[in-house]
Amino acid sequence: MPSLPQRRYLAALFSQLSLNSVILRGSLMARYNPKETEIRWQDEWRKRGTFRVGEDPARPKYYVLEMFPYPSGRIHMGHVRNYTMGDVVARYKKAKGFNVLHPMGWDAFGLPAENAAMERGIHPAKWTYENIDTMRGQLQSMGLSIDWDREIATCHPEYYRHQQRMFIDFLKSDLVYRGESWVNWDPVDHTVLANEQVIDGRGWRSNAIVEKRRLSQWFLRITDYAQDLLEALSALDRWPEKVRLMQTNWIGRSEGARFYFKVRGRDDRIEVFTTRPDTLFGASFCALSPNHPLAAELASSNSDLADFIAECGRLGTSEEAIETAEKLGYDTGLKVAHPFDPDLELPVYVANFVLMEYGAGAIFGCPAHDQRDLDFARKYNLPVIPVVLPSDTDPADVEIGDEAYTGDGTAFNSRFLDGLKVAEAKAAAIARLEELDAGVGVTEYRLRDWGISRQRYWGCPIPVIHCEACGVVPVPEDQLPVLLPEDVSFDKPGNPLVRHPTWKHTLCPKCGAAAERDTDTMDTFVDSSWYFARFCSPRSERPVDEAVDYWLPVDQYIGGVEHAILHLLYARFFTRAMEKCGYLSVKEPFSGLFTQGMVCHETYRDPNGHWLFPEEVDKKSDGTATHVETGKPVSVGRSESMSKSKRNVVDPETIIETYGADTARWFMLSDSPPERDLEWTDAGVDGAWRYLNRVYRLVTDPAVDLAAANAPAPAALDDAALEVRRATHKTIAALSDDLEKFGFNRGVARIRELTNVLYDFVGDGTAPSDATAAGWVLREGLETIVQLMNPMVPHLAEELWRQLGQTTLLADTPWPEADPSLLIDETVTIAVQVGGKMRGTIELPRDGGQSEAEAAAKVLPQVAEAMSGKSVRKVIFVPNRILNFVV
RNA sequence: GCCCGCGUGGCGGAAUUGGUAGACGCAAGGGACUUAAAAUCCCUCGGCCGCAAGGCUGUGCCGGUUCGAGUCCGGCCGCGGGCACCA
Repeated sequence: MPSLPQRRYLAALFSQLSLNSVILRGSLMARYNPKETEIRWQDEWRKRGTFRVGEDPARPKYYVLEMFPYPSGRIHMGHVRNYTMGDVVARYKKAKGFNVLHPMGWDAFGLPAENAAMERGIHPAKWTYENIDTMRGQLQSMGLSIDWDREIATCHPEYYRHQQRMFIDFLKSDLVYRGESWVNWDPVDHTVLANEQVIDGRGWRSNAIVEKRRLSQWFLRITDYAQDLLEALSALDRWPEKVRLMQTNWIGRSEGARFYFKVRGRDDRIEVFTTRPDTLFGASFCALSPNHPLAAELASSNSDLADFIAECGRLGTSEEAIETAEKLGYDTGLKVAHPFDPDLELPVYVANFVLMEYGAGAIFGCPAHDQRDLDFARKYNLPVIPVVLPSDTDPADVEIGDEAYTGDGTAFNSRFLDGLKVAEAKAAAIARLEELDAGVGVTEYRLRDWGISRQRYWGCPIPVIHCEACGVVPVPEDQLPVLLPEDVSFDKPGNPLVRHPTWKHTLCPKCGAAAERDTDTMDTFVDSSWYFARFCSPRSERPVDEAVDYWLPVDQYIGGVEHAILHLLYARFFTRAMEKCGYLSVKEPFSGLFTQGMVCHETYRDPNGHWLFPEEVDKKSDGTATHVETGKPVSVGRSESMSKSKRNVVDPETIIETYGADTARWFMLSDSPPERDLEWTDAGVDGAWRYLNRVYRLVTDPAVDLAAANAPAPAALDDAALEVRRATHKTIAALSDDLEKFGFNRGVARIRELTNVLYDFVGDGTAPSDATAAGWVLREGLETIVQLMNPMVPHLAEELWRQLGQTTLLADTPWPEADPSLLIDETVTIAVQVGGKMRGTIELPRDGGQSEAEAAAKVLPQVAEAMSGKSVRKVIFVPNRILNFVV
């Protein structure tokens, strides 16, 4: 039994055969053969170097970039969607006269290669490069307008050697530092994860519950740029609002104060951070993070406290734990003095809800105006003192129950702050803290520095040497690159670089003594933080050269919203770091960003609950489904993002084999708006295929003889022909606008509409009154359709352009221009309302007056009837749009 | 919990940003061509009433602004996404 795609393929084959009989019957009608055509045009573009580009100061540049793929083995539908959209933009901009850079490369370092090595004994390099070869071939079969001469792979020494050089520059510019810190340790992958790579307490890749460990790490000072990264967001007006908001929240700026509590009976003080210094007179306790140094000190002589701290650590960071965790504290017995009045004393707790990583690792609690603090105070019977009075409330009526008051108001119970609004009180409290030398106003950020050390093999080696005498020594430039050793084994967990017999042993560049290389490699997010710059001069001896000044920034970046924070924020930071070191003269890498939706498909399960591939399922027209082999019923589940685990995947290669790349591309762009999820359906693909053939037939076998190619326009056109011309030019104008705005689905609909207009024009079997005019406008319409669809279905368009007798390459042909005089109709249809209700329409010359319109409208029977017996109070007239009699 | 976004036919979605709701397509039904099929072409297709002309109703629900609301405002309901003991 053939699978569904196989059957579809056989059906296609069968119709190819039946085309012979059509020819035998004498018809000229041939059938579009995408397989032969697509390869032919791809060869032609390649031979001519159509998409090879260089800097050309005479022309405006346009840099189109889709997020480069990880070479996992095969392309998936998400890639097809992503690269189709990018290709539409690239081809459109090229036709509009831009010098378009549209490159492709591979995000080629990373864990899956090492997993493959462990599971199947293939070397990561071999695995990766083989995958790249496969996927390059698949992408090329899509007919993308890519300059393949610029291809790069981040795992290639010719790429990562530049990254190492920049790392050393960053080190010299104090953009990198070595820090010892608590890290998220992934016990499955045996590696450290950045905070943002920990999702719900689990590793983003392994899904293992993350442990806390203390390690020496390399950090990039992204926090130095927190304010700049935040402020610059507002200028990124061609980014989705959603992404800018997510980055804003991620950076997490908050203004407040850092100040000190003096500890009774000790010399030291406890530093705390607050955003609400105005509520200081409502303080009823001080709380330390379980990881706070003072907590550790106290625990060393207090086993109960040590147990409590251990308990907090065991809680972990998993979502369930946090969700259900009660706010717990341990009273240390210490007391601190209130900064504004030493006579006021607060107890010091260690509390499970205080984070060491944020602020000062300690807080003061004001239960009346913070929900967490209130929960805590109720549990440990601490005082609740309201100090913010909501407006229009009597102080006597203020009562805090189970809900803290976090709104605006006026300070009270707060001595010198009384009567001030919250914002004023904050400023006054900070002023007093500074006056007393007890604290200072500060701005804190949620953003943490970026730890980039990874205990992995398949990544960019960190080019430093650890010498016992000299400490950390950068690898001298003439010794770069630090190459990955090829003879490594993956039979044990852990980093092969550590246990390699010779690789790490070297000599200190400073003192010449025996020393060891850093065995860590860089986070792969570093690789993807500058690849867009490397594409400008991919073979340069330097990381980047002058070409970046021509090409950067990327004018249109396209990718999945899942990279809204990590990749995009890192790349923005890295661009700034490169700018600081003199590599670039821009600070923002991507001036335009588009985030596309995912590709979804229905899910199928057999009676045992096992997931089934779409080709294993036979769908009936009534919506039910059965298993192809067993005939057993199959339950059809909701459409979800395509994933291997749920088996609801369709292989792009099968689709391209069966229907051709153009059909896949056309379907990708139809129906669903690009930012939304797309539902992949067999019927939809069939629809796309049918449409492309419809256009093919209209061009290759028109019912009216076409005018000669490039023939001048006839002196006069009859009404029908003129209407077709108008439709043609309106489509040009509208489609250009659609493409500028990523309205691909609207664009597809418009092209189809114009096709319908042309079919109606020639398809009714009656000979046109003026065959010359008809042949001319039909050619203009067809050429327009072919040109407009070129960015979307370039092979078919190129083929039909040739069949229309054109000798230029469509890929090199300028975008058609709409004639403005044809965009405006001579007559307009005006809606007529009576009392706001539609009663009919009238046809009037464009820009006609109100009196004519009223006269024409009153004649309409429905209008007359609706108005009978009523007096007109007012008439609303919007020229060319609407006429409304208010009765 | 907080912050965003979205609710339009059986389905995916249009609607020049306040001016004829349902473009374009998918699915479905009917018909033509054919020995038959495939392919293709034509017609119907939000709901209710009506033989028809036509009428009423309709963009998640309730209310408001307006001559006029899918579009603006307020309040609900539902779905999706992001963030989360961030002091």
